[in-house]
Amino acid sequence: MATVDHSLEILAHKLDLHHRLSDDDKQATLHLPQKIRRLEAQSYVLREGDRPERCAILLDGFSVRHKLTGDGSRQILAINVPGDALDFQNMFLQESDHNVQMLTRGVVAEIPMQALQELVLSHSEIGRAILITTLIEASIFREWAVNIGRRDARTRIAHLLCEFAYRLSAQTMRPEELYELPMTQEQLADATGLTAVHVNRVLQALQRDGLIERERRKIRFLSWEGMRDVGDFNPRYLHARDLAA
Amino acid sequence: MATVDHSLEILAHKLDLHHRLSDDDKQATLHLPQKIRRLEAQSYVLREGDRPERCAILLDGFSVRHKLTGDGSRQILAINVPGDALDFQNMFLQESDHNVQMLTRGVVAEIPMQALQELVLSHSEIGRAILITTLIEASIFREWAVNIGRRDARTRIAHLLCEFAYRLSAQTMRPEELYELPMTQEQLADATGLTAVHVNRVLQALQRDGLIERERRKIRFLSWEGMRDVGDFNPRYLHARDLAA
DNA sequence: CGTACGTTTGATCTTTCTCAATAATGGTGG
DNA sequence: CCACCATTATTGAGAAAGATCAAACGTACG
Repeated sequence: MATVDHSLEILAHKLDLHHRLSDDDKQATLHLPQKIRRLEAQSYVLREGDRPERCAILLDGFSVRHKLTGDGSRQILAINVPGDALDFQNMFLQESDHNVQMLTRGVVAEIPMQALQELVLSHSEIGRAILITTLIEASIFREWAVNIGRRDARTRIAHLLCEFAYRLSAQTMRPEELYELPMTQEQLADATGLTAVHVNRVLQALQRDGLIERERRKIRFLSWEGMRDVGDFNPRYLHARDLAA
Repeated sequence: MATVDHSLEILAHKLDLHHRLSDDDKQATLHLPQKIRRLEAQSYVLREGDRPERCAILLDGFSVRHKLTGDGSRQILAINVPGDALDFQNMFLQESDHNVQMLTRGVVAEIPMQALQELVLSHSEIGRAILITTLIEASIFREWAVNIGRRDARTRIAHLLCEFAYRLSAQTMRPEELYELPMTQEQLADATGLTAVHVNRVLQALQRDGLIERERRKIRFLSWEGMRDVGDFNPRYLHARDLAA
């Protein structure tokens, strides 16, 4: 008799947060066929133009979604944390329109797209949960566009740091005051539409102003309220209240 | 006996494009209870923080999705064209995270959220079509973030003009060479993260370079390939190939 | 221990913004 | 139909945020 592998627990948990699932739904999720894969930092999970046959669930580590422009510059569009599905989209769309790349080394569970499609067909509540996940992701894309388009460098960086602090503590509902940013300053620049040099100067300014402390990539918020104000951060767009707590 | 109102035809058609619907699905869509409402230019369809009880379908005219920052500046996130559902999102999420505002005067059909929810529950293929619509919208948000974050002003404007030309002709698959832009230069600025003054200068430059002609808000492309290249425009992100043609 | 990568610093340059004034346009009431 | 008013478009001059270039400095890790 097959042993149940609990590596997909984190996915079932996340879906359950977005839309309450029955025990049957959860069991079906846990029993999806999967292959565990270890990935190096910088490796690609998915490339623009791909037509993937498997969907990766991020179990450990961090990845980003990004796109490249014609002249080769990069815009990071989202940061994925453990539990995120990296490619629900291609269950329904043919060609991937962006890249997914590991920020750190990490582990993913790869699920055959077809098995996932069958799961959604036979368990409508799971389809619902996926739709809600997708809607929240879209909301985050919108907030990022606002951040990049209409905020100055200082506000942009502070906003990103706030979002990260907030999302890392989805469970506790209290933003982390100390965390390790899994990105270089260059990646931070690609996420905010700035240059690495300018990101560096802004980080130093935030530190000089007593808002944060830094040690390597560790960020400590000295004042959550201060950072929230500087970053014009209102967590409504994360729709945490819509989670089935 | 009730007469069937065909104003929702455009919605059924769009959903059908995204995921082939059965006749029953289409009929059910057309029979949704609805109230036709005429809206003035600039009027709000939905505000951030609202918990709407009806979902508006845009039947005629143009609207935008936008958000305001703490210091009052505005980022336009998407342009809606007739047939677009302006608020599928709030079928599943409580609070709206952005505004929807009319660009021109127009007409919407308002459908009670609950009727829509029941439709989705009883017609799973419609739920699928809505999910696909949502995924394509999310892809467009991503491309906009790239546009705003990593392209210079000239490229940004050209890209937006290309997208508009392309989307206006979703049927023909050949971008319109002449169309009326339903936005002021200030709105164009809010969509591209620029200022109105700079948008004006860029438009003049595109005209001087023989790429476009303008007369009021009419835009004529003198060279589609030229504009496509200047605007770094690759329509993959619109996922037109995923449409059930 | 050296090497590659990431961070920091300084100087200079460019794009885009800001502010302000003028011109054109369209919609509205008379 | 016309004159008026509000909105939008255009122009110019000057300022500023952020980019670019180049070099030096740290530090993790093989």
